[in-house]
Amino acid sequence: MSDSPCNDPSRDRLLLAAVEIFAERGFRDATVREICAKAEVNAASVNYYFGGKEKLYAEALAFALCQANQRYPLGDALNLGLPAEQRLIAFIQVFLHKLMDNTALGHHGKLIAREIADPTSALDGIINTAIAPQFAMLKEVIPSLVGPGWSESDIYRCILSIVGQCLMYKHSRSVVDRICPNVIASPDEINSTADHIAKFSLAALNHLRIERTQT
Amino acid sequence: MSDSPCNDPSRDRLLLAAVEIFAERGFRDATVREICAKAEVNAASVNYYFGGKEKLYAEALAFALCQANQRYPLGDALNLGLPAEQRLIAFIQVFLHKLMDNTALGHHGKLIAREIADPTSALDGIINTAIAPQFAMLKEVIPSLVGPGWSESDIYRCILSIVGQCLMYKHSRSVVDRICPNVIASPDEINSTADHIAKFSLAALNHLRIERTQT
DNA sequence: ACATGTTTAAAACAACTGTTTGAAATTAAC
DNA sequence: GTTAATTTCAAACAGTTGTTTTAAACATGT
Repeated sequence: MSDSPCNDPSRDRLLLAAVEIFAERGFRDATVREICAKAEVNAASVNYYFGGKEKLYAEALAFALCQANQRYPLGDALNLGLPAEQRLIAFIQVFLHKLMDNTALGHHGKLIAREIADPTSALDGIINTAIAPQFAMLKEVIPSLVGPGWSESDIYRCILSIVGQCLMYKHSRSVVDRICPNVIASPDEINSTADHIAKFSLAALNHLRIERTQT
Repeated sequence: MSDSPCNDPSRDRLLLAAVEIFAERGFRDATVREICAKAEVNAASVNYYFGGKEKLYAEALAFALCQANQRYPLGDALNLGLPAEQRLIAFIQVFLHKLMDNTALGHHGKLIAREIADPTSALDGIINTAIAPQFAMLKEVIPSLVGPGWSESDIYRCILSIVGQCLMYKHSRSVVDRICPNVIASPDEINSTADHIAKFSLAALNHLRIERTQT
């Protein structure tokens, strides 16, 4: 249902407006009146179509997530036939570009960032659907790059080091925009940033492998 | 004024309660009534002592920041007499431990994370006071590690890669707690995480230097 | 055309929220 | 002890908010 708009123009407009306003303002600050004004429907529509503000939020979140994953599929990162290094590079490219998407779709990232920062009951679903698969993929890939003999916690630390670099540009966007906006100022710069993260990460992982081999 | 409590018990209790409730709930969701209940003062006190909710927020933020920096001074990271590598390690240690502080002081990090995610007029002040000095310090240190010839943007990307790794454990704490809580489950694990981030980052920077030297 | 179901709308409702008000209580100064 | 200043309080205020209510308007089916 929430993965594609049904033939219901009012409901659709409401859902799209909700994604945007919830992303901008968060759940609490977003008002039903503002969302309805943006969607050009009456305030009663929220209860009519979604049963209330909370359910609207849950559906907006699920919808945004689904749209984002369709536009930015993991693709090569999931291809077992490719070397681990290429899979990691592919992941970083997709992930960062998804985070940096500033079209209407970009609201999804803000919505998820808010959910992560202030979890509602929806977070567990998001983790299962969107985040755990990424971690699982990275958990396949990282041992191939860093070599055997690392604890599970160390593998996770490597994963978090990579993911954390990408999320920096989304979660702390306000800081990046004030201190060094050039690093993500254009598509070329975003590509350079993705390249940098890939290089930085591969270098680190490679070094950890060598270091472990020598001990 | 806001860097140390004045001799005014009601005002102090109010400020401390505000730090906590604003950290937990954010500005909008935190109510004056809840803060005053926690502080055991009357709701009119907010206007009496601080002139209103917004000013209370601004002072709570400034106070929390000041307290955090006093407890976690940059110390060795600022010591020009130490090698760059050691300075970077010191920075990562201090920064991560500050972020992972789960005493009452830990509210500061949540407050700042919220401000970064949803900037108010206070953000610029915070950047000047707390974030820009860190970036300036790292901007001194990184070129010594990565070698000459890198663009300013590349230096910033390195800085963001390091800071982003640390912030992962704070900004995405809800995810870490659900997927791999062990990595920061105890003081020892936090130390291991700080060591990991330092190793990961130094390895990457070292590799970038070698790579640039060979081209 | 009529009956039924769905959608839309405006108004009302009940609760919440930061702020103000006026006065009592407390403290400080002489 | 008296006066003045400060602090605290409960109630009121004005605005906001999600939800409900009721009925009109619209769409569908026969």
